[in-house]
Amino acid sequence: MARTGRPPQDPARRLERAHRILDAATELILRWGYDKTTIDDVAQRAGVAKGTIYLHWKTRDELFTALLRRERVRLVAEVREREPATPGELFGLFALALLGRPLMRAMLSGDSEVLGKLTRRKRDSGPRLPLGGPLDAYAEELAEIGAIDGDPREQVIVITAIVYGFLFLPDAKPPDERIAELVTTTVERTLSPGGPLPPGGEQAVARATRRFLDAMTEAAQQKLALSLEV
Amino acid sequence: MARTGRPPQDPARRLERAHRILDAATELILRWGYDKTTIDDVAQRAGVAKGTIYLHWKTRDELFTALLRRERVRLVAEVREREPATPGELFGLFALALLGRPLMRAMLSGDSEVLGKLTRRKRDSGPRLPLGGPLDAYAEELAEIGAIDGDPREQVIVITAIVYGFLFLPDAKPPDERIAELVTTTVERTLSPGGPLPPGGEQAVARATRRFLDAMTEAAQQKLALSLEV
DNA sequence: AGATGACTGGATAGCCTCAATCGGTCAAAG
DNA sequence: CTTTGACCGATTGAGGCTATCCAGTCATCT
Repeated sequence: MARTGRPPQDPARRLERAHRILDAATELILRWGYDKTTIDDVAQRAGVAKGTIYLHWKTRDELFTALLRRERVRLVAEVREREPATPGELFGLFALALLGRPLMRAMLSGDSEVLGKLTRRKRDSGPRLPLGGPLDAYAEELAEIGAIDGDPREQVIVITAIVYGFLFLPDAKPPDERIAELVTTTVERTLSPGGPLPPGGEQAVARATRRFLDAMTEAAQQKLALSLEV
Repeated sequence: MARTGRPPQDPARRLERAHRILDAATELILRWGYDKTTIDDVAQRAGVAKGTIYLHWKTRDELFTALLRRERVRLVAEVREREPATPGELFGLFALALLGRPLMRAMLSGDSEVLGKLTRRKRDSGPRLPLGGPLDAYAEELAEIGAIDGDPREQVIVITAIVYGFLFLPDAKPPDERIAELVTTTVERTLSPGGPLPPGGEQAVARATRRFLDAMTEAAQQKLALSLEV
C-alpha cells in the first residue's frame, strides 16, 4: 500500500505524520464529504506538502482505505477495552461504538452525502459490518459451549440484522447508551436457549468472547499496518 | 383526492378502471422506476386516455399515493388472512409480506433506483413502517396482559429495529419464509419476559392481535378510499 | 353527462465549449 | 537522503443554448 522505497529517517516520526494526515482527512471528509475533500486541503490542514502524502499512499483511494482501517482498529479497541463477557455485551458495545463513529455509520449505511462516489465502490466490496470471518468461528464456539441454540451461521445473520436494525432506526429516539442496552438484551434473549449453561459455561463464553476480540484486533491491526508501512 | 364532480355513470365500473390504472402504474414503476414512468405510458397500458387518469386523480403524485395505499391495504389483508395469534407471528408475517412487495421495500429502504425523485419527499413524510399509531396501542395492551415486559413504547422501537434489520439484510441469504420464521422467534424471545402468561393470557393476546389488525385494516382502507373516490 | 387526445408551457435532457480544478509527478531544494 | 510545490494533463463543472418531453388542460366528440 505504501511507497516502495526504504523506510525514511525516523520511522516513529513518519508514523506520527501519517496519523496527522489521517486526522486531517477524517476531519475534512466528515465536514465536506469525500468528493469535496481534495488532497491539497488535506495536505494544508496536516501541515505537509501534497507530495508528502504521496510518500505514504499511492492514491487518494489508498489514503481513504487507510483511514477506514484505522477507524476499525479504534472501534475494536474501544469494544475490547470494556471487556465484554457475553455476546450480548459484545454487540451492545459494538453498536455503541458504531453509533459514535460517523464515518463507519456512513460506510455501513452507504450515506452518499458523506461518501460521494465511493458509495457503491466500497459498499459492494468491503464487509458490511466490521466483523470478518472470525464472527462465524465465534458463533461456532458459542454453539459448542451451549450458549447458542440453533444453527450458528444463521444466528450470525440474526445478530447482524439486529445490530443493523438498531443502527439505522428511522428517527433514533433513545440516546446511544440506551440503544446499546437494548441491543444487548435483544441479542441475549435471541441467542440464549433458555436452559442454564453447563458448569463453567460463563467462563468459557467470556473466554471465547475475549478470543474473538483478540482475533478481530489482530486482523484489523494487520490490515492497518499494510496501509501505513510497506 | 379525486375529482370534485359527482360520481360517474357506474361506480363499480369506475372503480374497476381505477384499479386497472393502478395495476398498470405499479407494473411500469417496478419496471422502469418512478422517474421514467409517464402518465402516457400508464394510460396506454391501462387502455384509457390520459385525460381519464385525471378524472381519478388530480396529479401524478396522487396517483402514486393511491398506489401505495392500495399496497398497504393488500399487505395488511395478507397478514390478517393468516390469523396470527401472537406478536411474533404477526411481525413474522409482516416481514414476509413486505419481502414480497417490492414497492413497499423500495419505499422503506428509500431505493432511489425505483422511487427516483420521490425518494426524499415520501420518506420524510410517510410512516417508516406501514404501521401507524395503532401499534403503540397494541403494545400497551400487550403490556397490560403481561405479554411484554419493560416499557411498551420502547419495545415498539425494538420490534421496528428487528423487522428493519431483517428486511435489509446485506445479502439476504435465507429464503423469505425462513427470514419470516427468524423474525417470529426473535420477536417472541425479545418480548416475552420468560415467565408464563396469566390464565387466559394467550386468548387475550390473540384477541389483541386480531384487534390491532382490524384497526390497521380499517385505517388503511379508509385512507385508500380517499384516494379512489371523491 | 363521460371520455378523449391534441395542445401548451414549464421543465428537463442533451450538447457543446471553456475555464477551473485536482490527482498525481518529478526536478529542484534542503 | 527526504521534502517540497510548480507543473501536467485528464476530469469536472459552469454556462448557455436548443430540442424534446411530459404533466396537466380543455375544446370536441360520443
